[in-house]
Amino acid sequence: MKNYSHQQSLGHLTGLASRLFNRLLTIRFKQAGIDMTAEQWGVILILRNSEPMTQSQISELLYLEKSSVSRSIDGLEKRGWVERQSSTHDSRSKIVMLTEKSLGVVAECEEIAASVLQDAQQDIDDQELQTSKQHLSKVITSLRQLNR
Amino acid sequence: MKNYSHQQSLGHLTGLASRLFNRLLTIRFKQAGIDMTAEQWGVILILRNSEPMTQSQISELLYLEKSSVSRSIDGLEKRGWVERQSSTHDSRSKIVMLTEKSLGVVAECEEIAASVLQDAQQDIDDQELQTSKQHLSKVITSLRQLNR
DNA sequence: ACTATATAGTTGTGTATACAATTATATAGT
DNA sequence: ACTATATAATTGTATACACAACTATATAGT
Repeated sequence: MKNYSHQQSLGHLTGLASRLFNRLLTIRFKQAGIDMTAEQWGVILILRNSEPMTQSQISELLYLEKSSVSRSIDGLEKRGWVERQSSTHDSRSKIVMLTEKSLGVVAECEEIAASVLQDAQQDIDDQELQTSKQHLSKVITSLRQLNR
Repeated sequence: MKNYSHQQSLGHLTGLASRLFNRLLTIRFKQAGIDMTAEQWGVILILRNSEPMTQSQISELLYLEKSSVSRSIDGLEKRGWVERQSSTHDSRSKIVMLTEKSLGVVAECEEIAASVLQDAQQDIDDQELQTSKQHLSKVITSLRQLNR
């Protein structure tokens, strides 16, 4: 019987790691009484680190389809984490901005997210981790090219 | 304005890489006239490298919920890639096995999957790639512990 | 100004996934 | 043997994502 080489493939490893990261983060948010998913947190964080922006801009930053962003914002709005506002410059665009409610929890969310990363990366040398992340970035760059 | 540190986090990198891997693989299968998704390929491959097995066993190997496997097998069965057979030893279990149809394409699928990996990893030194994969495995091990 | 094209967002549909509840069957404790 | 518990799979419900089709609005070319 062959070894399950697929289990060692980068495609499989990234997929599994990603699922586990998202699951743990979502669970810890829930434990803290914060009804927010890992993916939603990704949106919140770019808004927090920047200014309110349009859904298209979010699409580009997270490399998501505009339809995916649209539904993601639906969920965030439903939970009261963001608001949509029509742009005055371009009435097609909608500006997404954080609410008071989300501004009140971002700091705590950042701590939780940091704890997940730290727990996950605990056994890896810091310098080597940087290298591995650079490799992943290279892979992402290649795949983005290939996907065009 | 802060740098988008989230964009550099391992959680984000693995998620993006995983999506891109799956998308490219699914596209290449389609281009080859093979109606199979990247995720379905994961199931096919473990069956090909082993023997027919129950859904529970597939669950364990891919670290997926049994319900996810159940629906995944639905899709594979609908496309004619696998068959379910009731186990004679335990009538609760269902044995999943490859069909003639899928046996006829696995070799081609393996080539396609290998091409995706090669294209994605082209810019990375082989030795360093192994190290990075080991790091990802360590992260997965930690996350699996934490998710319990 | 008019028309063609491009862009922003939404909606329909399908796959992938998780979690909870349910059904059916097997096993363990007595 | 009987009951309690564990296990295998399915189904309901929800989020995440992609692709295609669509609507509305903006922009470019003439």
